[in-house]
Amino acid sequence: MGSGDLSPAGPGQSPGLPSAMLDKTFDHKAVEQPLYEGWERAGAFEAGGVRANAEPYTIMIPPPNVTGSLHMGHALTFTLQDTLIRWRRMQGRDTLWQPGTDHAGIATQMVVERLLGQQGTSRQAIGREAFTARVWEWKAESGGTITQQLRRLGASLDWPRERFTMDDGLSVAVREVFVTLYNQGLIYRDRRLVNWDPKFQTAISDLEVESVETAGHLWHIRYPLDGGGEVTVATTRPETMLGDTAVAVHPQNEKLRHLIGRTVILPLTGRRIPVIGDEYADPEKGSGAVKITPAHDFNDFAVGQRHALKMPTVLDQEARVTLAEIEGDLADVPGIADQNFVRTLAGQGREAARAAIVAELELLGLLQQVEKHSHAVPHGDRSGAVIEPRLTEQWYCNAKTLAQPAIEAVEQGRVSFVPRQWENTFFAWMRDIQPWCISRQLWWGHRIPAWYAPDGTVFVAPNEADARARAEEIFGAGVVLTQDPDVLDTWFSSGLWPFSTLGWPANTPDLQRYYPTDVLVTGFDIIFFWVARMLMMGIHFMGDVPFRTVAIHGLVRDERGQKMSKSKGNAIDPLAMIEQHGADALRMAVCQLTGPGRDIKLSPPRIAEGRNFVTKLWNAARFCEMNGVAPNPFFRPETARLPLCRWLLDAANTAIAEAGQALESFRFDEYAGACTRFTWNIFCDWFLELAKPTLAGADVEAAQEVRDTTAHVLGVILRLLHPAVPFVTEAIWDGFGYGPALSLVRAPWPERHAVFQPETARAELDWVVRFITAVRTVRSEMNVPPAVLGPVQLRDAAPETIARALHWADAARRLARVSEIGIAPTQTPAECAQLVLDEATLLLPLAGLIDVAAERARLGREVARALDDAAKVARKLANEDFVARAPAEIVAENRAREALARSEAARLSAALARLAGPN
RNA sequence: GGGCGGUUAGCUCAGCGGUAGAGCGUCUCGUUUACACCGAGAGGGCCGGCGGUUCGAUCCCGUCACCGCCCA
Repeated sequence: MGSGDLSPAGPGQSPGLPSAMLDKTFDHKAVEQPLYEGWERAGAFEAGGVRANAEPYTIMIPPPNVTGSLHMGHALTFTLQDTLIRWRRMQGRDTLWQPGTDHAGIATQMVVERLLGQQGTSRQAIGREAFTARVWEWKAESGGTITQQLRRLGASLDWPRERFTMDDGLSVAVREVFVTLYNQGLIYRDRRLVNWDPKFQTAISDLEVESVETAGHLWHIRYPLDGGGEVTVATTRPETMLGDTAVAVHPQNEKLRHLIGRTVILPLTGRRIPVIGDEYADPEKGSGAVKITPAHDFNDFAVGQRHALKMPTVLDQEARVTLAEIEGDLADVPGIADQNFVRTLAGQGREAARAAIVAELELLGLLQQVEKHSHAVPHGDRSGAVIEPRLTEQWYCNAKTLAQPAIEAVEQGRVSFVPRQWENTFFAWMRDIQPWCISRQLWWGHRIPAWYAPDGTVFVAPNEADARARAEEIFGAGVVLTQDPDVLDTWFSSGLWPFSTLGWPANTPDLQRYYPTDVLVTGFDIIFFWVARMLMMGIHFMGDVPFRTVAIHGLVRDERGQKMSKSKGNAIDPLAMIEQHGADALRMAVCQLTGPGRDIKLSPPRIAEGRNFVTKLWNAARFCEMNGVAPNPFFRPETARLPLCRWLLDAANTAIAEAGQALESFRFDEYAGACTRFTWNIFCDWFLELAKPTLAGADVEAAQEVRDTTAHVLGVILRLLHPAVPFVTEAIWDGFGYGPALSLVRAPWPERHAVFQPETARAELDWVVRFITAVRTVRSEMNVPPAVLGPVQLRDAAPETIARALHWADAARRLARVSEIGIAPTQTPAECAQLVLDEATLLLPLAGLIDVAAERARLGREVARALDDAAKVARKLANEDFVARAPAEIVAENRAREALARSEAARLSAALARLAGPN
């Protein structure tokens, strides 16, 4: 760094910092990794320590899937979380951002099974124990990918506290919760329909099922009635008719209700099934009669329960036809049913069975009609397989009971969503919550802590020894116990994350200190999966909500608004973006684009914009460095006397207030906007430009004040921006020696300082900016080449205006190409542009460069515009209702506006007259 | 079918009762020793349609249209 370096650490001691800021662009590749490693090594991200007595601020990471790698959705959510945590850390809070990953039952099992397949073996071949050992091995080798990628993003997580949902401690928590809920009657076993994934051969949750609108058919099938006649039913799934146990018609259906109580001879199987009356049968749909297959349809299951129907299963765990439960009922009925045909279906897949059944019905003349029909077909969101509702025995959690306190917590405001809108979505789902199926037929996950005696008696206990002790009381020593083979839904353990990571069930100091956490940041797609579950579990087991605020953000989409996905090929790889433009560029773009709860359309040009900002900041710092700007610990902003400095310090106060307010309300776009406006449009575009004459001038005292102010405000900018762009700000901070190396990460958040007479400074600089802009505009409109300097002459100017103009003459020369400033002669030069600025008229005599006719036309347009403005306001003021009813200040404002427009019009007319007059 | 959100400059989006804003893109000019990943200037909008409330509506209310998402 330059000679002004005050860094106690000395130049070059900050890792990765270039020895001098010579490059015109920030070299993120050279700087990011050493800075991050430096922070991490120094423990800069760790909670507690010297801040053990500060007010805590905690965010739990939504644990990414251990098989995952960083995608744009992660980049979005973790950038926002890091921005919040870095900001609060700078505010002096004891910040804990809890890192970790979840074990992702299905996904992880899939990954490892695929590896085994490549080695020519399989999960089944090596057995359960070897398989789980293999998964742990995989996790040790490859499970750290995403945590390394989070470091690339700059995420300031408290790494020594990293947790994994399958860790011993978290597993203890899972078992404790399971046993407790079981003992409270809130976990139980039940036999009901689940969403069965025939590919993975496990139950999955409602939330893991995606409806896909599919073009299919509606088959109208004649069901003969015992004793003559028939009833037609329509179905999208004819293969399930093997399991029909009733035909339902609506009890008020005039046309069909007479059939209730009669018997149908089910085609193909020959089973005799009743016609029942049930309101589920919609008279408007199809024929008005509907076949009921309780074991293979959720609605039919409910009908079956109401009417105590049998519920035979006809599709096995791989969704192939199985006859085991209907074999005894098979009968031959000429022209209707043929056992031999039905037996040929055994073992066939759904599609093949469907084709065979439709062909057979056609042959029998029982197929009345085939209609094209589009309907929603459930698919497993991970497997992509068509989900089969299947009747199985599973473990359930009584979500209804657990949901009630969670609903109340949100209703009472103990938890609030930002934006509030999402609370309605939350309520809608929670008030209609279904029993939560928590068992999964997988090997990777928390094994259900339930052991069965040979007669099926179940013992639920935190470990086998406890289960055995209780079993032996009943069955005597040596009883053989078998543990339930199933594991728990991954979300079961994720739901405990806010307290299991802090040591629960032990009542640790961490738990007392950091629970409840402050904010949960996540996308709306995860509200039910995870937010709801943490609320239920947190309230039940901790007696308090897990977080005070849920900040919901949108999803990342591509530039056309499509969801990013690998299969669509429209995904942007955040790591490639980091590589190309730097982590700061990506993070800045994310902040700029993140409005309140809306989806964000991210594309490479947006990230380039973030990169442009980083470059701008870098170059501003380079300029400061080249001009001997250095932090002065003795500088007091309150003592600044130059209007330019006071104006900047005042604007800095505004930026500090705006940035803080924006972050308080999770408005990352406004935060980025406030920082950008101040840095780029005020500090760079005006302050630095206006400061150049003083920096190069002979007034040493003034130059020093400008240097001190510049250093102070650059320090403010670096601190304001650090949460969004941590790398470039820390690099500059360290380079200038604002503190020891790597100290920005824990530097205090900027505060406002009193400024001496800010109004007069604002008035003066506001005038300077308008003066320069006005001259630039006229010159540009008149096509005056920038190389040509020209004088400005003042007419009708107040003494204060003349003084200001003379004082800022150097700046005007640089920024507005003004050669000299003087008083206008009585006789207006013939070739001269004129403009009105407040009370004064500015003359720009430019002989040979001004087209007088064009200038007359321009002034004419200006007069018309001013008169038009005045007339518009006058019309408003002529409205008596307006004057009588509008607030006085609004009326006064309009009066002033009218007067201003009239005086401007008058001055412009005078200018026009001078030009139009005899020359 | 039910619910939610959206419709503002060519594009992406802020604003949400008192004179329509930003970034990108476009056009013109510019290499004045921080920055061309830059600077200066300009053009560009019946704020989706129709009603209503109000002195005043892009903003509030109703309704319709179209586009998304979620749930049946």
